[in-house]
Amino acid sequence: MTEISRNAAQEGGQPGRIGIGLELDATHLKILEVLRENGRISVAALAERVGISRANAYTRFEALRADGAIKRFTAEIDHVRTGLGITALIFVTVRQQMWRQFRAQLAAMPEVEYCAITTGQHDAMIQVRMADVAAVHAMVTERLANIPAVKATETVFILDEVLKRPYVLPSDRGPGRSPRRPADPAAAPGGEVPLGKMRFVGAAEGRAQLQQDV
Amino acid sequence: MTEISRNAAQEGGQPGRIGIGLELDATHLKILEVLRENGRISVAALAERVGISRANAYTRFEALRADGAIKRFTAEIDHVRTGLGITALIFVTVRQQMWRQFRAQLAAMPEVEYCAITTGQHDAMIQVRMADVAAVHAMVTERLANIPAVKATETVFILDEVLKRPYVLPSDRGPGRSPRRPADPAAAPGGEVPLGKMRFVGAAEGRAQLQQDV
DNA sequence: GTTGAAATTAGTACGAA
DNA sequence: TTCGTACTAATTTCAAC
Repeated sequence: MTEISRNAAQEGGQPGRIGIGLELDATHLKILEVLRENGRISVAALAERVGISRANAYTRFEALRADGAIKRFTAEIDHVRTGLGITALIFVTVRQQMWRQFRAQLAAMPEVEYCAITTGQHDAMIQVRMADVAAVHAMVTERLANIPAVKATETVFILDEVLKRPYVLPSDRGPGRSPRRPADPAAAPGGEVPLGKMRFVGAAEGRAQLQQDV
Repeated sequence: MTEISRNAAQEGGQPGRIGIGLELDATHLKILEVLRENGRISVAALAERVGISRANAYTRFEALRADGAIKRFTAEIDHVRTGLGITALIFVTVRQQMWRQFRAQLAAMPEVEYCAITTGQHDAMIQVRMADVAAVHAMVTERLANIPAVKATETVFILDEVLKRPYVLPSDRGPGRSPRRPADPAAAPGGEVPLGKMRFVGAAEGRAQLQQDV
């Protein structure tokens, strides 16, 4: 199993869940489009905006939820108002064989909003929201650096969040484009993935650990 | 105005909006905590979970919305289900004096889920969701590279999203800690921001442009 | 998959503490 | 401010088509 295919499989939810539960049609995508802008809309109003009956809307809404296509509903807040107006990205190099510990420590850090394992120069990217710059510094030097699994960190501040969409959909690129296909079929002639043309940054030492540890 | 203070001011919403509209108390934060997990909860159920009356819950709920502390409600979806299971980060170096154009072009890219201006080696970070690796390649080489404002890019793939919280709150770190204060007051003795101790990556050439262009 | 009517629940307005 | 209650409007459910 390659790293990327593994990612695709486990992002779905429970381990072992491989099959595609629900085949999403254009109506499902339209529902997701509306829900993206207004997650609290009533199902009745949703039905009207999508152009289907209420009963149909209830059925599909429930199906999307039950299938896991919709994970949950949430709010979007203004972090300045809540006093956490400073956002930082922390790129982390993780020590070999310590991925499990690294993940466990992350769960105990409520100030972390997002963490992703990445290819490239670093192993993971963490996004944190803090009250001020000093708090970011304290977090990196006192909490992150004390984790044995963390070998090195590199901190970058976010000056402005230009764009923040709740999620993107295949239908965003225009109607009629089928999912699970590249935007431009000519980009990968013969079905070959043009990884060689992609510009990767140099891999960190011990990259192969991913296949055994993650 | 420094870069960071500028960020804090404009993240709030409309330009010129500086003052703190609503002073959030513990009850407001508790409401945001519940809404983070279940954005579709009824105000009646919200009132019960927070421990206040329905009328009070309606008042506070509406205040949070009107004030802008709650920007909007949305859903969280499974990108694999929608056929966009590949996530990539693209670090962009932007040409001087072309920030405005760069921002304009971004708005016309629906596949971009997130874009932030950052300090450090690069100028911006873009997160995209795609059907496959080839589509990411096509997007970077055919669409991003064609923007004159884009001087260089560096692409990194996300292998796994370990953590994804809708948002973090000051109350997450435990009750009794007041907002707008560093986690550890001893971290910045005398109120001095310890920027000198923070490990920054080398700044890209033309960094000063930010103050005039952004 | 759709429509319509019943039951339930949500949202509003008001006076009192 | 916050609470409790009564009133109005809307939503969800369930039935038949």
